[in-house]
Amino acid sequence: MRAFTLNPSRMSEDERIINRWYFDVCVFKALESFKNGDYTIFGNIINVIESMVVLPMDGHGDTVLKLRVMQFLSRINNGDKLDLTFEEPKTPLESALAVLEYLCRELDVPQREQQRVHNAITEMLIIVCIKSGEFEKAEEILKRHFSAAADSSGKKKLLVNLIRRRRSSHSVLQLSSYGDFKQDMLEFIERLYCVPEPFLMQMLKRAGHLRATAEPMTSSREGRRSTQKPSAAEDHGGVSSAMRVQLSLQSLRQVYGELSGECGVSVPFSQLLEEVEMEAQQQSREPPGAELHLALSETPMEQMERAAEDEPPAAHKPYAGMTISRLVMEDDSQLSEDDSQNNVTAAEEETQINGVPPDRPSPQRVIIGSDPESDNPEVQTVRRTPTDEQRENRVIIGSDPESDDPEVQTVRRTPTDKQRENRAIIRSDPESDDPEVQTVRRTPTDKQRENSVSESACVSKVRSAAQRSTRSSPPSVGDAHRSGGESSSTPARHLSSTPSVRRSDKKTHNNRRTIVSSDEEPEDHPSDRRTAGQEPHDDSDPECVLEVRPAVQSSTPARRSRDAQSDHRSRVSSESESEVHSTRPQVRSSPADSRSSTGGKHSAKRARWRDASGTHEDWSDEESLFSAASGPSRKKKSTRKLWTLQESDWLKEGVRRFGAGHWEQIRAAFPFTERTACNLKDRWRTMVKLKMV
DNA sequence: CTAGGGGTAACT
DNA sequence: AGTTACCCCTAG
Repeated sequence: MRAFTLNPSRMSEDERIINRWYFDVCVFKALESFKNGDYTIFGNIINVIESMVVLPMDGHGDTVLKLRVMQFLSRINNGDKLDLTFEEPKTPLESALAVLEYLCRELDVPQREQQRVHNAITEMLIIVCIKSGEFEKAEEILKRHFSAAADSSGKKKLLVNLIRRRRSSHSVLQLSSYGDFKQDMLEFIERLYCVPEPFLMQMLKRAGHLRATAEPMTSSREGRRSTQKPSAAEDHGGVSSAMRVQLSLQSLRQVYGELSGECGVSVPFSQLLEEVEMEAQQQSREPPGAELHLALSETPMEQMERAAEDEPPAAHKPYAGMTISRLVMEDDSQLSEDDSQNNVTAAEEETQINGVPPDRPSPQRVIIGSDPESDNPEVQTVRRTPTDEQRENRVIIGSDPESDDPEVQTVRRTPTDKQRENRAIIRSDPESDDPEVQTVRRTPTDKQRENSVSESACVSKVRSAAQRSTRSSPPSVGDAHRSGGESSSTPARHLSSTPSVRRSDKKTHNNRRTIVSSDEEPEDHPSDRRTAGQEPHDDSDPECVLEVRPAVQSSTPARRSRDAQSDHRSRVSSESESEVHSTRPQVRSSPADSRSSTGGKHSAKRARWRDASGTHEDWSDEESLFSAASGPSRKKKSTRKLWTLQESDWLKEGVRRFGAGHWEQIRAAFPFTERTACNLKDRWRTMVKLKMV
């Protein structure tokens, strides 16, 4: 560590900017991979992105939107795997629907386009289910999402027929591949939102010194820096090395001028120069190693330069050891998805989770220290100087090349892993407690869960390991939010960002097949389709800032505990929606559960949802209905939604951060969904009343 | 936008 | 029937 202290706020700010740069690159790369059909690489990048979510990050730009896009695509990417879940009861595609809703809301997608995509996903989901022999599930989904009025193409009849006859193979199912579906979804995303070229890449281009090698960069301005250290990025291949660049002061100045605004930097170049020189002088007097902390004092210009040098954003932190680029690029160890999940044994659990064969160094393992005290996923902090104990508290985030599953990356360990059911949930949305979905899922799933215990026990074990140490995680890409409710009250749950593995025997065979989709593009709304160039909200700058605050701000375990005790309902809902349970996952006795699973009530509720659907020529479902500011048909009083522990935590954190009364700010700062500022206010009122705060 | 009152579904 | 925890409405 440097002897002299630098402005912490500045450090923090710099860090956030840099993190965002890197984040942007990852998003860009992920999209590129997806586009190229390199789904394994895509998954790996998703892992990286997820790992980055815990980092302090500048919310400038469409950070949240990008996260949403990543969420969406990662769910789509895994949509043919019924045994994975991102949010507890949901299949990946159901999760995708939920994310779609957010996207549509955030981007103001035309209702028709929304419907089209929604239908495509739903249809694919049904097909996936049928092909997997999950006829009950398929039927449920079909009933729920497929309104009679929308069955213009007669698909419903066909699908119903298949379901009735329990036919998991039919020519119609082979019409198009799941891969096509993926690409269709990608196109939708691309029409919706054009991810701009990342700053770092722009800079590379503008500097015009792209290097393919991992040679240490040499700054013409001051060779000193370049020779100071073998950059931490040195062993980075792929993305990182591609970012190596040689800069001249002139080009730097030019680039700075062009891009500083973009990055929220207002410091004049000349001033930066002075600072840099000063910094350089100091560096020259300092022992090696000091450069590891450059970020603490870097000026924006330096940041850029350093970024150009491909120094990882977090290079000055203990987790700088994470070789992101390798993580991203390494796709050599992918197995079939089946293998990934079936082969996991207790002995190799960790290895596999981290995608690191025992005999290999573990370049893919990303270890990010997390603040065990932070129960707010978003307020998680990365420890910079981990002690041994702290290391124990790390979240191990590793790509899981074996599983080709971008989501199988974060593992949590809790003391109760054995009891834990073998699922881990990646939640992308706290709202996923849709009772209907849960109910639907329950039927076909229960058996699966039981069957999958042995297979995924190891996985959950590893997950639980991390869980034990990390109380929560930030909204992750793979899942945007892991629920933070895994308090002691629910020993057996986990909320890793890992999709849970629910595998039944038959699924093992069926799920992996490429699922076919019939024409998921009802060509009937051509007018609604955006042209590729359109970017409705390209420059939107979501107020929702991906902001991860330092640990000091994190809530305490004590608080969590208090929450667990006092907020019974919240806890319950939290469990029901995101976590799980226990040795008997299928048994849900909480009020929320009973509510959601009780036949009569459920039916009534479902009817209500349907009522709200209005008439569409396409399928309808509750999510699309509620999204996009919904049409006139939207019911005014939607189903009452219990507050989850995680949401409550966000709220608490928000109040702590912004103060009570700034509900809108709070709402924007956290990934609340279906919560208005007013809701937050009400909830806060309740919490105060309950002395939860 | 927020605060506060009131309504009410979902529970005991 | 009473309570709770949420949602909605309205005023400022």
